[in-house]
Amino acid sequence: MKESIDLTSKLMAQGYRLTPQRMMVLSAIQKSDNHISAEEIYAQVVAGYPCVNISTVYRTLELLKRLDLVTETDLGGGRVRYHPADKGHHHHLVCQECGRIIDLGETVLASLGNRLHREYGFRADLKHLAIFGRCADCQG
Amino acid sequence: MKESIDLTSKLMAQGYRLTPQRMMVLSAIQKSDNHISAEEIYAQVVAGYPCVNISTVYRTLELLKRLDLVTETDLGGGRVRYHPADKGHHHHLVCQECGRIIDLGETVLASLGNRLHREYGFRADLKHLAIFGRCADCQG
DNA sequence: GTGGAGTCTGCAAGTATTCGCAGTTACGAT
DNA sequence: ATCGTAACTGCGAATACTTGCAGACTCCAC
Ligand SMILES: [Mn+2]
Ligand SMILES: [Mn+2]
Ligand SMILES: [Zn+2]
Ligand SMILES: [Zn+2]
Repeated sequence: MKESIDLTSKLMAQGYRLTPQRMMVLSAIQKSDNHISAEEIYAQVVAGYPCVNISTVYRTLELLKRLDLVTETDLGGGRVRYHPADKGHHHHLVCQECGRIIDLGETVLASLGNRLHREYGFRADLKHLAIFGRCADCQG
Repeated sequence: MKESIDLTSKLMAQGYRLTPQRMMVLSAIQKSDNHISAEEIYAQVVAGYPCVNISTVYRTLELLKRLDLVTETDLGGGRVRYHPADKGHHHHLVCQECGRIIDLGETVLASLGNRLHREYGFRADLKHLAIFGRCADCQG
């Protein structure tokens, strides 16, 4: 239950409350190994607590993002996907032609992040990005 | 009218047709100096051709993107914005705290693009990106 | 000219996500 | 305990965009 203590303290520190809905949304994200969508989170939550509303799921996701507990990434499938922040940062190259997704380590964007900070004083959020383009097999 | 010839040839080359709707959408984007939204394009088009539908605007934008005549960028205002590709590539740093937008030259992402091509054979679409984070004044 | 085969469009319905509101709940202070 | 304030939630409506469909328009072959 380490992450539930983490959640509690992060919430309390800023005047937020720990509700069953919030616990269940975070736990659904933790449980899923891959990137999970809001609809999929909602389905899991509803299974154990039937009258939650999907707008509560979206509001909770917004909050968890702000607390840096989950990352949100648009991988191009028409719906955004979520990932627990403590399972490691990484990025993706998404081929717009064939849909292939190449995984990238966190470090690939590190030097860009450093440069943006050095030259512009800007702290870029480079925790979980998708970069679109064409993979090696799909160049025309 | 150089860009209209450009549009015609690019369309014809792939079996597409040149319609008044398509000309007007592209011209609305060319006319606007800043980044323009679909709704704003629609308003301009409707002024000269009242029965066009907004879904035609969206479909045309999809096409113009595929032809590399316009770029699409999510600058965080809840609606995506469009920019003519021939007015020069560039990028933006968007502060999630205060909304400030810092403009970036095309070159800032060039070495990342080269690296992705060298190491992964991936041709990243780095024509007009928004990178989110916190500006120098908003670090806490 | 006529007749397809596509291509394109308006319209209406659908999807993913957000927002306003009014009732409920949690927490701290008395 | 009880009261007040603020946070939180479900619900329904709104928003930005997408999609299916059926009619209209183009282009080309004959
Ligand atoms: Mn990922
Ligand atoms: Mn721009
Ligand atoms: Zn590919
Ligand atoms: Zn700022």
